[in-house]
Amino acid sequence: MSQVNRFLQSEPAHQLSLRKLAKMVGYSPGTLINLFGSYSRLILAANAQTLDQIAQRLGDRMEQDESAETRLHRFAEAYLAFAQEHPHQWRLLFEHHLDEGEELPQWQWSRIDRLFDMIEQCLYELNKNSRAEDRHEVSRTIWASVHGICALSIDDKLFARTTVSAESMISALLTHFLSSWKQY
Amino acid sequence: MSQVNRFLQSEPAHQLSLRKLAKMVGYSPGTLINLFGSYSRLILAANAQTLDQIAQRLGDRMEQDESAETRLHRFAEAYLAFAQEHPHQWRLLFEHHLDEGEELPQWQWSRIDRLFDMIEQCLYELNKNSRAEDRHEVSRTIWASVHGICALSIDDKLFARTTVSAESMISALLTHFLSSWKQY
DNA sequence: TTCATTTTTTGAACGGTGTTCATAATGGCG
DNA sequence: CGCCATTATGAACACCGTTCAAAAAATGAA
Repeated sequence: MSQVNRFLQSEPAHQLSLRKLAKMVGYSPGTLINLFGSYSRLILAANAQTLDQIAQRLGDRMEQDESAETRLHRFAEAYLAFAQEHPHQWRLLFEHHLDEGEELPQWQWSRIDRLFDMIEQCLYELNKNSRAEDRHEVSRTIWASVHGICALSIDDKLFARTTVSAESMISALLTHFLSSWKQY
Repeated sequence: MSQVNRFLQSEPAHQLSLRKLAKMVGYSPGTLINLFGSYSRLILAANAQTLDQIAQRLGDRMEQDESAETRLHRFAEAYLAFAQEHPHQWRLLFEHHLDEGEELPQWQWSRIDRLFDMIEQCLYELNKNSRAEDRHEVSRTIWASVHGICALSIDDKLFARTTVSAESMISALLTHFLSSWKQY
C-alpha cells in the first residue's frame, strides 16, 4: 500500500480518502476495509512503512565513524531532512491517533527501540559515567526536542520575525545541551 | 463559542462536528457557517480562545520575581500543565492547519509575540552579552523543544520502557541547555 | 401601527466521507 | 464438472461540511 505515501508526496493527508485510494489501486472501498479492518488501520500500515523509511535513513547516517556528538548532529539533520522532504507523510505519522484499538505491531516497537539505542550509544560515548536510565531518558528528551523543532518548522508555527532555520536551531540545541550534559 | 472548548474537555476533536455543535448551541449548521465563514474558521476562533487561556496562564506564572532561570522553568511547567489538563483542546490548537485561506488575526500574533518577549527577557537576564537575534532564535528553539516534549508526552509516543515524566525531561532540557548557553 | 426593507436564520439538497453486509464472483481441488 | 471456501463487490446507511433560495425576524420610515 505504498500508493498511500505516493499520494502524500503531493497532497495533504486530509485530502486522502478511502474511496480515492480504492479508485487508485483498482479495488472497491469495501475490499480495502475488510483487508485492513478499518481506514484507520490502513493508515497505520502506511505509517509503519514511513517509519521504516525513516529508520533506514537514520541508520545509514549513523554508520559513519565520526565522533559521537557529530553523529547525533547527523542523526537530527537526517530526521529534519525527511520531515522537510515529505511533510504530509511525516505529519500523518504523528498526527494519526490510533483509536482505542490495537497497539502498533511490536516489530515496529523494536525498530524504534533500535533507533533510540543508537542515540543512547552516542550518549554513552559522550559520558561513560552516565547511568543507563539517564541515557534512556535523555535520548527521549533530545529526540522529542528535535521533533518539536521539526514539527513547528514544517508547519511554519515558529512565529519568528525573520525566518529562522530549523537546522541552526537543532544544531544549537544539541551543542548546548550536550556540552552541559556530557560533564555530568 | 466557548462550547467548542467545553466539548473538547471530554471528547477528542475528531468527534466534534459542525452539526453536533449547532445542536449544542441551538443554531442551524448553516447559521454557524455564514457566521464564521467555514467550519475551519470556527475552529480557528476556538483556537484563538485557547491561546488566550494559555497566554494568560503563562503570563501569571511570569510575574513572580524569581530568577530568570526558574522563571523559564515555571513557564515551561505551566505550558505542560495546560497540555496535560486539556489535551484535546491543546492538540487541536496545533494540529489544525489553516487551509490556504486567511492568516490568523494579528492581535493573536502580537499576543504570541508578547509571550516570546518574556522568554527573551529571561534570556537577556541570563546572558546580557547575547545578541538580540540570538535570543530571538533561542527563544524559539527552547519553546519548540518544550513543545515537542509536551506533544509526544500527551500522545504517549515517547516509546519509553519505563514511563518517564515529561516534567523531568523539560527540567533537564532547560537546565543543561541554559547552563551552556548562558556562558555564550 | 403599518408597511417596506434589510438582516438573520433556516432547512432541504448536494456531493463527499467511512462502514456494513448480503450477494456475487473467483479460486482451488477432489 | 461440481463443490466449497475465499475474496470482492456495490448498494445502503448514517454522518460530514457546504450552498442557497426561501422564510422569519428585526429595523426604520411614514
